[in-house]
Amino acid sequence: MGRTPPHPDVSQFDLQQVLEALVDPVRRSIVTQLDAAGADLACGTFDIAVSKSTATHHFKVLREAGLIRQYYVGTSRMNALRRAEMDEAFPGLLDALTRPRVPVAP
Amino acid sequence: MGRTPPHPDVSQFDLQQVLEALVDPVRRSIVTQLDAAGADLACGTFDIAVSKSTATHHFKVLREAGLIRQYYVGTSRMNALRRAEMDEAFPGLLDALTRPRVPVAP
DNA sequence: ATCGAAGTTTGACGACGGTCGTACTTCTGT
DNA sequence: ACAGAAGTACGACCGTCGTCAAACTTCGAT
Repeated sequence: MGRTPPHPDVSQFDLQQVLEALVDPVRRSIVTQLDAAGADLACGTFDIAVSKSTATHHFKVLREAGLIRQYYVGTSRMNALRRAEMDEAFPGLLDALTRPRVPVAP
Repeated sequence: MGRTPPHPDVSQFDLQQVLEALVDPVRRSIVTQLDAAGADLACGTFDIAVSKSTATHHFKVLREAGLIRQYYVGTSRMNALRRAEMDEAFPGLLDALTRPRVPVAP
């Protein structure tokens, strides 16, 4: 199977594409889990309630938007959050989306 | 016609809803134009390439997400960006989305 | 009182995106 | 060599969303 899938360069990151990737709750959850873990995670280790084929689809969307980098380790596909590159392209965006909601004072 | 449409309170702002509002290019353009103007603008003064009925729909989505506040002045409906409240609920989000894309060094 | 300007409402249409099941591929371990 | 684990690819289905036109409402100006 595809050894290494195509990854966009930082200069090719597109805000519209990134937002379309992040607007889906499942995908945003993947990003959040990656961010919280602070480490690369295999596709199968995520806590998401969708089938494997759907999961594959979501990871592909995230990868093509530049949010994650994927590489194989055995039969497992590892996923790494491209934090630094996203911060370079869209400063503050990931921070704003991964930060837990601050309760508003009454 | 509806005197004053319903506006959500800051405590009711929902990230999912805000993202769904901002993912549409036309709506994000409206927010960007409001931010750049630094003033309230009537619906008709925006530079958007859609019909009036579609525009009405977009303004409604933005209002219900809490991104804008709407009020009538004569027959014109004015739109105000709820900057401070959005910043309180989701710090850095609007900044990240209204800031023009920083060119990446080669 | 009438007309036009500015939006709203409703209904319809079409495209896109999330979902799944099934079949397939690749690698690991035995 | 084989079986199983981990994903991927391919269709198909279906709901949602953006879009528009047409009819209507409200307000201001003439």
